[in-house]
Amino acid sequence: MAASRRPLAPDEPNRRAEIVRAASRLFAEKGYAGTTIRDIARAVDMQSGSPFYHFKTKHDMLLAVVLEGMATITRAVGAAAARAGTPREVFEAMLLAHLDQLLAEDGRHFAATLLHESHHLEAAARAVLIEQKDAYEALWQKALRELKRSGEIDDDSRVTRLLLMGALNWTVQWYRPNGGRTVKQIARQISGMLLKSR
Amino acid sequence: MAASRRPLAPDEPNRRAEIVRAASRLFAEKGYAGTTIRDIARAVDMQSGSPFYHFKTKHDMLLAVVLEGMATITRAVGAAAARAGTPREVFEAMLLAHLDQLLAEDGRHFAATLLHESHHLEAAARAVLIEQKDAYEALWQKALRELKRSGEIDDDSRVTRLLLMGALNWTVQWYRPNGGRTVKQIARQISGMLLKSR
DNA sequence: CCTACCGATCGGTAGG
DNA sequence: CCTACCGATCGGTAGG
Repeated sequence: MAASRRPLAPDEPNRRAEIVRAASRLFAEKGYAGTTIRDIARAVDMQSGSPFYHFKTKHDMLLAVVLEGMATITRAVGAAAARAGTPREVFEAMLLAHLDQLLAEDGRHFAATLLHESHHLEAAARAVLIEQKDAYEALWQKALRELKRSGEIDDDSRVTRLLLMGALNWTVQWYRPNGGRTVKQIARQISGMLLKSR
Repeated sequence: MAASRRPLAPDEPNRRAEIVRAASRLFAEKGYAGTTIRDIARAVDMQSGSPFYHFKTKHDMLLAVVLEGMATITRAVGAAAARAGTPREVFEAMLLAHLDQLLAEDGRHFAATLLHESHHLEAAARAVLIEQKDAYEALWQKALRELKRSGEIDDDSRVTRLLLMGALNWTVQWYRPNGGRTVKQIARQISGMLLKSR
């Protein structure tokens, strides 16, 4: 099914954002190397050379997707981390925010690209990403520290954080909307598994 | 650095196995689509067309890697699941076996390809793999059932199993040998996180 | 942003 | 398993 051929609007803004969005979906579905510029162009109803009017290289498109994914999830989880409440309430809000970004219709292709295609970035771009990732993970390390202080976990080490990230990020592989469980139920189940008291 | 040019041994067996091994490493490092037949040929010191003497298509190479990865981990974890002991002892042996296959020098490229590149398989091949994966996951579901019966976990549902698999499989992303923790320590930490009593 | 194109590279094959 | 090659496709560009 071809995309609907809408009238060309030469000065239409946000064509760049459309490209990034389409690229996120294609990178998530077929991988970075498995996606061609022509795939992306077709998805936004352009000719094959035209995406290069907006991006110098294919790598730059990947970087744009990955940085937008990182920024979005950091904003959402950061807001949850900053809200008032007990360590447990804050933690559960963070779980929900993280899973929402990973699994909801809007952001899931950005997240999947971030999780699975980042290794295709060149060294310089990867360094930028790692900086952002460290800042993001610091939010979680702090939340774990608070949970330990309030006695709801025994171990707030780096390995605990990584195991938690694994349980969370792996949901991308198996979660299907309309699959029985809501995102909220999964968040609750994780906190139930991890935290001691009730 | 070119691979050492050893004398050609035309009737040497196991060239096929060498190809599978090299492919597993390259698929793990650069992805399926990012790896060329020429990369694989070079890695085993062949000419670019020669891998096709052993495999009909590139997809067949991927399938061989993925099935070998699946068979190996199933054998290792199956052996652990069949050993004598309390549910907890059995579970911990399974954790160790799974992590060993994922992280040890031998199998980790097979495992990484299995986890991250399987979606490049065609439908028929994917169906074969899914069958094997279901059998593998049944081992874990049974172990969780036993743990619930002995009162060491509250919830032995499918979601618990998937969250556990996530924590385990995500280690591929961050574990580095000589990185401070041994595989055994990580296995213990997971069981400590998940199980109630001590 | 399109047209028209380039050099490079890709998976795969015929014939030996 | 090598030699020699094919058609298709790729990322990217010049010029408008």
